[in-house]
Amino acid sequence: MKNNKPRTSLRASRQVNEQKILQAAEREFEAHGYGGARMQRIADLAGLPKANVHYYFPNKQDLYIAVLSGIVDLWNSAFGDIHVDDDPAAMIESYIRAKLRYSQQNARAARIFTMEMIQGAPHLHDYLTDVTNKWIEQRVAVLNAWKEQGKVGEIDPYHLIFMIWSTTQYYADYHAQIALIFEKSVLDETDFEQFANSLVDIILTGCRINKS
Amino acid sequence: MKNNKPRTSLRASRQVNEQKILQAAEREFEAHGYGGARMQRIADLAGLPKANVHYYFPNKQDLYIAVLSGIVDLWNSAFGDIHVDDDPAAMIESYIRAKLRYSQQNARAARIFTMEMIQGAPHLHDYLTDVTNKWIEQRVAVLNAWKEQGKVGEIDPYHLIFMIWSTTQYYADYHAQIALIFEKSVLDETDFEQFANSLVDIILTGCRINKS
DNA sequence: TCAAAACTTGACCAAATGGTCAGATTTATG
DNA sequence: CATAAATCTGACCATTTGGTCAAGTTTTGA
Repeated sequence: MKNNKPRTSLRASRQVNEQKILQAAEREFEAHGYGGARMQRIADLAGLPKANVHYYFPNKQDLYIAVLSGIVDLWNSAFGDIHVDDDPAAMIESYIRAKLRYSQQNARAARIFTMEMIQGAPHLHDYLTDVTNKWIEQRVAVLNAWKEQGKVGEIDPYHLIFMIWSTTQYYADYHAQIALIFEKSVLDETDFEQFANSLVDIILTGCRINKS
Repeated sequence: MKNNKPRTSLRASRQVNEQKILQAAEREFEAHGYGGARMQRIADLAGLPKANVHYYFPNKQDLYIAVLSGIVDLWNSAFGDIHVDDDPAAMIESYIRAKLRYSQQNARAARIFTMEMIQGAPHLHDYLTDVTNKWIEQRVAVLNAWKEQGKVGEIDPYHLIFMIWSTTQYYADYHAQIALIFEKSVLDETDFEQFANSLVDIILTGCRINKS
């Protein structure tokens, strides 16, 4: 077929192929879920023989976990911390926008993550307890501090966070429905800009934030 | 159980078995998605031989569509209309509460619906265009009328609806994560009461509704 | 009472699926 | 250049899967 490539080092080839496979797998898992994904289709999508896929990822579960890990790592590194002395309005707004941008740019990953959660996170149950809990406790502490300082209204920090997660996630998960409603085949940057504006507006107002 | 059945009519038996199968299928599709669902497991869950399942539902796709139809029908019949002369605050509040209650009581259905949407609604694409669009246009019209009458603030009706859908759906889809965060194995009525209160508070405030 | 219709089910089956493997080829390295 | 290590791949396989079927049993309705 195409391999006129005398210059590829073994290591480079490994990295390229693993990447091809992971991308193909992401598409396949997104479209069919773990159980419905087919190794043969992943191989075809990646443009490699199935046996070659198994050379890099011994079995389906290993491949799926590799995809999930990538998603979770990306997620964990994507959003910065917040601190008590930050400006609430600015921080909440920037978090909403960052999270929504993430939902747009990593929509596939976001969707796979939701499917995994729906099924009770069978493949990352213990991993989540640790990371998510620490993440959320830190934000809740800051939000509570803001509340005590009268910088934000009497809102429940957990539910505020859930609200941000759910709304931003929604634009990735329900993209088919939303595109249908807006009579578009794809949602672009501009659409997401609109969504972000609406979300920021309603949520900031809803939190009764005293702008400093 | 109830069927000490020398007296079961054929029709009654049909209804009972179809129901058993549909319930089992709902669990199976929820836990494994369409592609990962196994007819044998559905049969076992329903307590029937697999061949008997195929007697009522000739193939997997028919069974899946039957489950989905049930979900969509339920969804369509679950929430009443709204009218221009209704009280905005009361209507939005009652819709949020109704939708959240639905997410709790029909959590399995809600999750299957999300999975179907994530995958681009391959099994109900045309069905959705019609029903959802009509549903949403009606609400958007009313919300816009309210806006013009100054009863609600300058919010985008579509995004308000998406916000309600996403947040209420979240408590069904991400139940595993939420239960983990709250260190509970199941979320009960009381939890949902709390969620509802928070949602209603933030959203009504966020919409700057002038209470009449 | 009895034949037709509806229902039940164990035994099967063809196709698909995840995964293996041995041998070939390519790349690295002393 | 030679040998080892890494990569590639067609052919293959055991198992699983959705689905069928023919032979039964039960219910219906006249």
